[in-house]
Amino acid sequence: MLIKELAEKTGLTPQTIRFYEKEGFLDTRYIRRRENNYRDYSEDAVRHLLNLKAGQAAGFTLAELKQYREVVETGEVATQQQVTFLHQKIDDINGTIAELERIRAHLTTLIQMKKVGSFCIRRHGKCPQ
Amino acid sequence: MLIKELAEKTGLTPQTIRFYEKEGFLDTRYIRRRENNYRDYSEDAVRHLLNLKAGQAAGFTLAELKQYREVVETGEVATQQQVTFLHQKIDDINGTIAELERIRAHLTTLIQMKKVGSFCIRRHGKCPQ
DNA sequence: ATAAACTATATAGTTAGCTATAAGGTCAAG
DNA sequence: CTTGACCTTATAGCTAACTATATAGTTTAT
Repeated sequence: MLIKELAEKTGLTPQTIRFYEKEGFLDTRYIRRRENNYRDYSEDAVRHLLNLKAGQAAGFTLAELKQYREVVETGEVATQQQVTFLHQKIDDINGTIAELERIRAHLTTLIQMKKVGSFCIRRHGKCPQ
Repeated sequence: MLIKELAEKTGLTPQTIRFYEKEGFLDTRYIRRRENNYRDYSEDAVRHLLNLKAGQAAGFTLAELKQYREVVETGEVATQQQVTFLHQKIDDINGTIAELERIRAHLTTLIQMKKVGSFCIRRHGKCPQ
């Protein structure tokens, strides 16, 4: 598929996809060139870029995702260094989840308070928003 | 306390703390000036900056934390807009947690595979790392 | 055959969130 | 009374991750 189709399927812009390519996130499994030099993407490229997006949304930097990708795509954890990296990342993730749960609880409390505090029954006039 | 002490207690640098001040995160509850014009921070400033850090670690931008702070520090959710914002944030948080759990499971699988694959029993010589 | 809608490259600009540097003022210790 | 560790402001620079702009080639439809 051409770049625009991939862009639509992933919710990215063509520029961003080219940017990711320049940064080394798209190898021959995902991209080739047509005779006219247009980029031609495989179906797998969609899933791949969505994974990239998901990883980013989860707080990984592109640099981290690149390291992690080598592990994931080869399906192999080759070195002790990589195992250590994965353990670190799992710890980070646990910390972030805990933090998010704390904040979520806090936000929920705020909303609850608002709800309780905002009941307003009047015979005449209007309630404050 | 002076800026260096606050920096040590929060794990931030003095520059970063001044930067946060410039960005409007430190009002008179947290900072005053001494006669010599040195910044003088309250004890509450420590907790406040740690909250800021936690929020960032949880994926909020400084701009978001500023909005949110108005809500948190006054203890009031004043407008419907703010309630909507909080709901959005809770949804975001849920999405991020789900994503993180997915990734964590994936990383754990990778490590498991490595562990199983790496058992090595030898009478002579040493196992590969 | 020309306009619209794509494609390409190259390069420059933007935003967030710091981080470093310069040039100077304050203060406690020896 | 000076040295060294602080403090001040102002300004500039940095990295990540885009985002925009300029210039030009390709394809499709009318």
